[in-house]
Amino acid sequence: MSREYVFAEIEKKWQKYWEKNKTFKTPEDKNIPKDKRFYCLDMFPYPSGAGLHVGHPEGYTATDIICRYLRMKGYNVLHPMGFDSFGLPAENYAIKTGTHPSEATHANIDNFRRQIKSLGFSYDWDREISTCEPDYYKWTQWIFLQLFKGGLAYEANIPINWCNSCKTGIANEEVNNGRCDRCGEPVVKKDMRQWMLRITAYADRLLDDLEPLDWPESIKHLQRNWIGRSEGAEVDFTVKGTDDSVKVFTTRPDTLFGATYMVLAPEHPLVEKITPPNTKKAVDDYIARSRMKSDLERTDLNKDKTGVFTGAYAVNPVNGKEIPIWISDYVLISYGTGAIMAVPAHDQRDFEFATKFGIDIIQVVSADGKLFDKLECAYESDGIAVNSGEFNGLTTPEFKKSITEWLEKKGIGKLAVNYKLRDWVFSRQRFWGEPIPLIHCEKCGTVAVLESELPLILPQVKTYQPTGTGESPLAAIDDWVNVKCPECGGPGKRETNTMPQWAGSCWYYLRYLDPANEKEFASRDKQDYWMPVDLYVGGAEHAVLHLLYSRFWHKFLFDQGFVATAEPFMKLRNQGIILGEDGQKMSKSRGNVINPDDIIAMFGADSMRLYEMFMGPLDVMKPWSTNGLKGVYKFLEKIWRLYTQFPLSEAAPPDELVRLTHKTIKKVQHDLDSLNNFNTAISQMMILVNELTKMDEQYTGILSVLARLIAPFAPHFGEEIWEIMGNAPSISNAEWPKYDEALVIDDSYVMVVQVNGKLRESIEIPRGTPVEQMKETALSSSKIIKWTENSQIVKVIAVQDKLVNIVIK
RNA sequence: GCCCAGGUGGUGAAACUGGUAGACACGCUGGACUCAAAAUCCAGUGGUAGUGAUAUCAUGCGGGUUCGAUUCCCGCCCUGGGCACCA
Repeated sequence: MSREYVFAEIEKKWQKYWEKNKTFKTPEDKNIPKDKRFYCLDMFPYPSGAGLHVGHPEGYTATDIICRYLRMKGYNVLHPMGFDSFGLPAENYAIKTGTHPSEATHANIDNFRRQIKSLGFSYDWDREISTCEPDYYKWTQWIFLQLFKGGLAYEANIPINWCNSCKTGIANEEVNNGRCDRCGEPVVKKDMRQWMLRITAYADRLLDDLEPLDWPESIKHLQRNWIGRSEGAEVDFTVKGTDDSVKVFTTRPDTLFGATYMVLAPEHPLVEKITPPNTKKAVDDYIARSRMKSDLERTDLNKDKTGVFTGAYAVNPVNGKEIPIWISDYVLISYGTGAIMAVPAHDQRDFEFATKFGIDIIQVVSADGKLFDKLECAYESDGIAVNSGEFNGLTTPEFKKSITEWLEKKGIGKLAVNYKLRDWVFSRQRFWGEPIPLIHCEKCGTVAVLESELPLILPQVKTYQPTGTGESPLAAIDDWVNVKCPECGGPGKRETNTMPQWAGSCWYYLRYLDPANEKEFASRDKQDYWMPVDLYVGGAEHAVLHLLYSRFWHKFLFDQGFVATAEPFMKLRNQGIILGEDGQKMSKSRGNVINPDDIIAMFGADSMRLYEMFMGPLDVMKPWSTNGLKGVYKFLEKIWRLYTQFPLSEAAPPDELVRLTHKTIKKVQHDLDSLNNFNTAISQMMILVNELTKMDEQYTGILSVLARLIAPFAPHFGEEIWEIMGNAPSISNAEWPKYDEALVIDDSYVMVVQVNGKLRESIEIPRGTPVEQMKETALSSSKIIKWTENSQIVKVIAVQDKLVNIVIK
C-alpha cells in the first residue's frame, strides 16, 4: 500500500513494456478518418559525440505530450524519429583519429537513441531513418537527379563563399556576418566549379505560399527578408560612342533625372570592354585590390567608399546627359545586374560616394516642391518630382508608374523584380556526404548516373583529409572516379563533390512515411494517408536554412507530381533555448552544461520532462534551475502519495472538488491546444493536487481523471498509478477525460468594489446578479460607505460578474 | 543603421476580449515531528510606514486615452535575435 516512488524501476518497467508490446507502432488504419490523423514531427538531431543536450528533450517532450494527448482523444498519431547523420564533425573526427566517419556516427547514433529512449518518448521506432545509410541516400541522390533532369541543378564557375578552416565552399545561408556559420572563421571568395540548385526559380512561390502557413510570424518574416523581393525597373544606358549598353536595376526609376554617374561592380564583364587604355592600369589595380578583400572587408559598413573612374561615359536615356561610369565594390556583382545608376541626392550610399569624389548631386524629389539649399544627406523618402522635365509635379508612385511605361514604350527599360535570394551552392569539397550521382564525359558532357545504379555508394578512402584545392578526397580514388559514360560507353569521370548536410534533411519527413520502400522514396498511398505534416517543432535557428531548403525541394517534388501538397509543414512551433543555471548560453567552456543522463539518474525522466515543461512557455528562452527541478519531483511524489497512502472512496466527492477537477481538465486541455503553455497546465494540476492533499480520503473518480491528465507529461508515472488503481495498461489507450462546462463556472464569485479605480472591498455574490443590484450591494457596504460618505458620487460603473467602480469627487 | 521579439518580486513565471497585479513553483524565515538531521506537514514572504486593522508606492523610463492600463496610443532607454552597402 504505502510503496515508495522508485522512478528508476518504474521507468525501466514501462519502457520495456512499450517496446515489447509495440504500444506506439503506427499502422495506416484506413478506418480512421483523415481529420483524425495527425503527423507530428520533431526536427531530427545531428548525432554529435557530445550526446543529447537538455535543449533536445524540450521540443521532443512538447511534441510527445501533444501526441499522447491526441492519441487519448482518438487520433491516429504519427510520431517518428531519426538522425541527420552526414556532416562535418564526424569527418573532422575521422581526420584526427583515422576512424571511419560511419563508425563514429553509428556509435553516436546508438548513444542518442539510448538517451532519447530513456526519456520515454512515444516514437514509432520501426520508422527510424538515418540520412547516411545507403538505402536512405539512394533517394536523396534520386531527388537530386530529378532536379538535374529538370534543369534546376546546374554547374557554374563563380566566386563562392569558401571557408578556409572547413576547407569547403558553403552556401550564402551558411555565412553569418562574413563568417562561417559552423566555425566562425572569415569567409573568402573563391572562384570554383560548383553545383548549384536553382532555388531562385521558386522565389515567388516560396514567398507567396508562406502567407497561409501557421508558423511563428517571426520565422515567416525572416524568410521573407531572406528572399528579399523588390520591385523596380530595369533601364538600359548606352555607353557613349559604342553599341554597348549597361543594364541597371533600380527601385527608384522616378529618380532617373538625378542620375549623375553610374557604377559597375569590379567583376562586371563590361568593365574591360569599355575601359580606354589611359585608365586601364588604375582600373585593373582597383579590380585586383577588391578581389583580395574578404567578404568581411567588403561589407564593413563603416569603411570609406572606394572606386575609380573607368574613363567611359554613359548616356542618361531620359535627358541625353553624359555621365561618368565608375567601378566600385559597393556595387555587388551578385545582385541585380551588377551595375547601378547612382542618384546621390536620393540614396545615401551614392551621396557618400559623390561627395567623396566630387560628383554632381542633383535633387529630383522634394517633400514640399521646393529645392534644397544644401544637402547634408540623401533625401530617400517619397515626394514630388522636381528637375525632371515633363514629369515635374508627379508624386513618387505616379512617377514610377509613368516613367516605367515611358521606358517600356521606348524599348529601353521595363518593370523588373529582383531577389536577395541567390541560387544554392550545393557542392561540398568534403568526404562525409552523399556523392553527387553524375558523370563527366568528354563527348556527352555531364550525364546522370542511371537510376537503376543508385545508390551511388560512398567509397572507402585512405585519407579523409580535404585537399583544400576544391577537390574532395574522393578525387584521389582512381578506380572509383574513372567510369564508363552511361550514354556513349566512352571514358568518363565521376563528380567528386558531395552534397551539403542540408540535403538529407530536405525530405526526411517523407521517408518516415515509408522507410523500407525500395521502389519509391515513399508510396503515394502512405503520403496521402499522412501528409502534410500537421505540427513541426524545432529550434528557430533553422529559419532560413533547413526550412527554406526543404520547402524548395517539396515544391519541386510537387511540380513533378511526386507529392500532393505545395507545402510540407502546416504548423510550425519553435522551442526556446535553455540557458545554463547562470543565465548564460550552455557551453563546455563555461562549464554550465547540463547532461540529461545525470538528471534522469537523479530525478528520473518524468521529472525531467515535467520540469522542462514547467520552466515557462515553450517558445521562450529560459534558464535551467536544478532547484526548480526538485520542485516538480516533489510534485510527483505528492501525487504518488495520493495513490498509495490514502484510503480510497467510491463515494461522490464534495462539490467543490468536482468543480476544481472539471476546471483542471478544461485548463489542461486548453493549454495543450495552445501548443505552448504547458507550464500553466502543470500549475493547474498542482492546484488540484494541493486541494486533494488536504482531504482525509481520495476519490476513485478524481484520481482516475488526474492519472489521465498527468500521463502525457509523465508517462511512466502515469502508467504506474493507472496500474495501481487496478486498470489494465496502457494508459495511453485510455480516453482523455471530458469536462462539464456547467461545472467549470462557479455559482458565486467575488465582486470587486473599487473607489476611483482602487480596490476597497470585495463581496461574494451569486453569478448573474443584475448590474443594478451589484451597484446597490456595493454602495450599501459599510466599508464603501466610509470611503464615500464625505464625497460626491459622480458615477457608478458596473461590469456584470466582475466589479463595481465608484467615481467620487 | 534597419527589421523582429521581449523588459512584471530575491528567482522561473501568471493575469481570459482593458477590470482584484504577482496564480503555480523555487528560494528564504519561523514553527511542528525528531536525540539530531533528511523527508514531510503548517504559517509567513513585492517595497515602505505601523504593534495592528490599514495606508501608500509598485509591471524598464516619460507622457497620453479611460471610471479603470502589465494590457491600447506616442516618445525614449535596455536586453536578446535576425539582416547588414541588396540599388
